[in-house]
Amino acid sequence: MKYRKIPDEAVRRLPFYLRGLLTVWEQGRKSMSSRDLAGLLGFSHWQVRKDFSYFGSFGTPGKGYDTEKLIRQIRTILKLNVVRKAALVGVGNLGLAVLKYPGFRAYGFQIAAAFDNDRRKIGRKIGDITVEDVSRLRTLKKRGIDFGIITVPCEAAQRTFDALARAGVKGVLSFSPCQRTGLERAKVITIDIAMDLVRLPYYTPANRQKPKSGDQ
Amino acid sequence: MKYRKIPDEAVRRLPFYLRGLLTVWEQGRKSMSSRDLAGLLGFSHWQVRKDFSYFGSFGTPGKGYDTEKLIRQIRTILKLNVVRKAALVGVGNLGLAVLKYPGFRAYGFQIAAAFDNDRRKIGRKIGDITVEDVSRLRTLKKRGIDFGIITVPCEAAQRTFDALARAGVKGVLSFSPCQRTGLERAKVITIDIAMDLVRLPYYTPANRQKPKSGDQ
DNA sequence: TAATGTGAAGCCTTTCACAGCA
DNA sequence: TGCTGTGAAAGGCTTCACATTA
Repeated sequence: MKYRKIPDEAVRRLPFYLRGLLTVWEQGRKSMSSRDLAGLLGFSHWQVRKDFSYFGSFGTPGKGYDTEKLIRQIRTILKLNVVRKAALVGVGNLGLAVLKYPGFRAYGFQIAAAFDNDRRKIGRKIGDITVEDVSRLRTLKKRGIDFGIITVPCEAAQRTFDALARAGVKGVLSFSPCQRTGLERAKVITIDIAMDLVRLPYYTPANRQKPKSGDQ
Repeated sequence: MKYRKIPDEAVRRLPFYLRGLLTVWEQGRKSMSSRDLAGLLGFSHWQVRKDFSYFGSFGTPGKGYDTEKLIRQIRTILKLNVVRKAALVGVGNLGLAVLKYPGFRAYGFQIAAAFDNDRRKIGRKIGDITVEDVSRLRTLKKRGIDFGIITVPCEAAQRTFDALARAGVKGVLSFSPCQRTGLERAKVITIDIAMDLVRLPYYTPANRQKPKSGDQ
């Protein structure tokens, strides 16, 4: 493997490979070819191999990939080999949905704390998490929480973002289109439900381009 | 303007332009240059102009764009010039969050119905929508509902997707990574919260590439 | 003069073809 | 033989420079 700039798109696909591998690994499958993995996820087999090749050589020619080993390797690349902790801010419907989402653990991610500024919500228990006052966000660093999830209404987004920035988080997943950063030290990924919904009609028959089903 | 294949990425940005324009329009601003719009959204001004150029020539050299006219034009491109109706399936926390999300209306989108298979939820009113049994999904077409939103748990995703397909929807926004299509006639956009959260650690200082804040 | 619209260059990503290894 | 890993070709998107227009 030679050094080369790693495409952002390849990084974006790694969690999908991880998901596919975890699924077949749970079914007891010991090894897997790039074809199998591609088929499972709807990618092409050369795409799979190319993506891995950016990070190293993980497979055995003629045989394929060792499921468990590849899982470990992708975990290492994504820095998920130690459990990562995230704090969620905004315990509304969306916040609750994320808190109760069962899927993070398998990836080595743990939502370790939840915050709100509503007196009625503070103290409430969701699973084994107790909702805290947002003022306690400053304790994140010392609790080993490096990531934030923003599920607050629009008005509160910027101030939440600033608070997370001050708390020293390294990355933020935001469901709000209403923050305009201000902090360049953390990676911010924004999910904007409205923006995605709203472009569906464009792909309606008359002028649709390629309705490739497995789009992001 | 000459014909050229329209980049999917350009289409993906159109709703953002629309959002920016709606904001300044509400503030009473009559016109706007590509520089202003770019600054507002964190894009580059040539990107803005290039994106519009795929669809036509909407501006006035030396002056800029007429806010209201451009809003109408983007709406037309995105086929949002008539109100589009969507049905939501799965009235859990996530479903409720989407149902109560106030932002769709401004884009010409309306969530017009909600479905669940839980007896206790059927009949419940959320805003002016009454939750219906999933068996009634078949009525979508005749009610003029062309889009579906899937907010059901993983196990139910594929069957929900199939039901929406049978109901003849043209597009689906899915929050579930667990459906494997089967219908090629509808555009499917999938939002996978876990996949996005899980790649945050990768961008942590040691090997981060470019922590451009305004990433998707 | 000030801003648009666009060909062309440059860069990034995907696809392909195949050498090489187990 | 079967599958990996990768250079090279092809394709797609962004950036740039500038001719053009009000």
